[in-house]
Amino acid sequence: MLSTEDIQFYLGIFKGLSLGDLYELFNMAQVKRIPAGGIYIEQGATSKKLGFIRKGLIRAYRIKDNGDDVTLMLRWENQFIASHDTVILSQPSRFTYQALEDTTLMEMDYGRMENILDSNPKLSSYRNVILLRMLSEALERMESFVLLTPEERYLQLLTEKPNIFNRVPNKHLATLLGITPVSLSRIRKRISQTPKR
Amino acid sequence: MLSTEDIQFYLGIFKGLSLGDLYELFNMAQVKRIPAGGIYIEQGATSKKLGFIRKGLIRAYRIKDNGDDVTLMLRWENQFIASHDTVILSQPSRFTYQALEDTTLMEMDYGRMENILDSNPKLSSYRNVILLRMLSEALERMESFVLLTPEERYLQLLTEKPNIFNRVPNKHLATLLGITPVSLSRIRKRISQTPKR
DNA sequence: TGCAACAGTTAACAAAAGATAATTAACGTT
DNA sequence: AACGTTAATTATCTTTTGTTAACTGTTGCA
Repeated sequence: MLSTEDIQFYLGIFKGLSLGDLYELFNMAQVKRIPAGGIYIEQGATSKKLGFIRKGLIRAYRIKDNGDDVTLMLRWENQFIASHDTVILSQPSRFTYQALEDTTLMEMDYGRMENILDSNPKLSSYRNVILLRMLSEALERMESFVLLTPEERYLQLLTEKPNIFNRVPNKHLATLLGITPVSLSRIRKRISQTPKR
Repeated sequence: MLSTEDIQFYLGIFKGLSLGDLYELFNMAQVKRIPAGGIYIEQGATSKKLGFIRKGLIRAYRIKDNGDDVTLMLRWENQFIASHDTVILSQPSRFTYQALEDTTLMEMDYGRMENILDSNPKLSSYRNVILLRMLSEALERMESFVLLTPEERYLQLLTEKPNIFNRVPNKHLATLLGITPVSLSRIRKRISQTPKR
């Protein structure tokens, strides 16, 4: 399931965990493959799944009343993914989680996981690190909506995560930025026309 | 420092904590008073303060390049407040934290606090609850920017936190919603003109 | 090869928001 | 009671975005 290179790699990712901790973590996980376009978590689902993406890319989206879908979040390699509705709020997921590429992930049951976390101080302090990182990301994204214009948000995304532009259609990036695909297209044109002074 | 009614009250707020836990928490705290308009944390500050607001209201803001200030967050009674730059990212605070009312808070040093948390499982699991709640709030706010129009965000704030409209000037609420005060004024007019059918 | 499906761009118009400035209103202070 | 300060509203104009629909380009598949 895990090659020796994998193990080296993940010891680097999960800083501070021992080999035993790592096994404990991955032992309660099952490998799951989702083809491009496939669904990982359905809207309305209630099971508390926690996934760790080994390869691929997943987007969370929601269909608005007027029919168009809005992307809320993107997750890719070596990131955890879960419906925060089910895991944090214990309510049916308001969003659908869809793979945009062929995706391989390690899936765990969050309920079972919590017990294991509570009995292993290193794992539970690692959970804290992850939580803080997620909180920090969410706050930063929040700030970008308050402090930046759509155009500035686009430029920020372009410089901070240039790689995702090769992996995700612009229309999804547009709604992620809080604007329509048409508007993103105009922003791109505007920028390309402005000589770089 | 804490009256018996206070103790009853806080045992309710900090669910799951014993009287001893509560004392341990409040014992490392100092009471701090900030007059309306006063500053709690300066922009650029690096000390890892964690405050628990007993009375009053604090806003985090930032002055943009063009000179106007933007409110990022509001916190009031029985909420924790901290600069996430200093506490999570160990970097100078990009924001200023200002009391909008005469405010009383319990101030703790986060570094010292972490040690105590680590040695008390109930406190540390309580920290987790708080972190999850904060993460959930941040995600929900993020979602509101992606899924709702400014007008819908205003109405959401109005129904979910009606009380803050009596405590915070509209201009701060406007920037909190990601719009200008002028625009908020227009939204309010638009709504008042629409018959409530 | 041809065609269906879909992403991206462009166009045209309506609606909303930003910027700036003037006006009104509320409040506290002298 | 008059004044100064500040928040909120209103007006005017510019810019941007939303909406809808047409058009272009690419890709994969029959």
